[in-house]
Amino acid sequence: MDLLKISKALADATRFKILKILMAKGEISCSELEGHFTLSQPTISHHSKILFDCGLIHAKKDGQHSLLSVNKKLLEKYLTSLKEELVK
Amino acid sequence: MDLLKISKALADATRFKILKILMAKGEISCSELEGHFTLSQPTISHHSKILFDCGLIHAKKDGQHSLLSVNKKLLEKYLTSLKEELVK
DNA sequence: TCAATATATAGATATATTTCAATATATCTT
DNA sequence: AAGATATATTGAAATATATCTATATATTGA
Repeated sequence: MDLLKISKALADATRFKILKILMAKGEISCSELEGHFTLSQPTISHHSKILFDCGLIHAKKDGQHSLLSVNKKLLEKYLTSLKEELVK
Repeated sequence: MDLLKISKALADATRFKILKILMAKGEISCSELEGHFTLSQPTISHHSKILFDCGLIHAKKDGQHSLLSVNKKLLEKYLTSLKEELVK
């Protein structure tokens, strides 16, 4: 787990919102995700990729769709590690 | 507390290291802090300012020195809020 | 096979960030 | 008062990031 990479991924309003939406909705397609933003499709794709690259989201191919969801295990691990690194 | 601003402040290797040093040492001057880096004095001053501006560090004037320390209350609050916003 | 839909990638532009050298300001010491 | 030390600010350069349009790729359905 790359703590810094995950921190950078989270330090952006759009990506933070993506995570929150995914946490609330469970598993949704890219197009459904795009519906929550006024940003363009490539921009949402770009941000999703950054979240995927640091491991924070899963992507499951389902036909022409990609179903995105949060990697809750890693998210928990990140929150725990952040606390351990800084506070303990 | 500005969650995004704090997240951005933490999402940098130098600033993360500054926080860790301050957590370990308690209260130290800027010059002592600089000793832990190969970066220039203005660069460390710049990063310290970003941490100060989001509230994560205190700065107490002591003669010609500025004594820096972590705002542990806010750091704890941040870690709690981050978890609440994302996980709950 | 062809058109439509979903997602990804490329390339360009605008903005933000990191860094340093130079300089300013404040305080201490002699 | 003058020199030394500590910190902050300015201005510039290099790099990174966010965003868009245009286009590519993949999949579905008629």
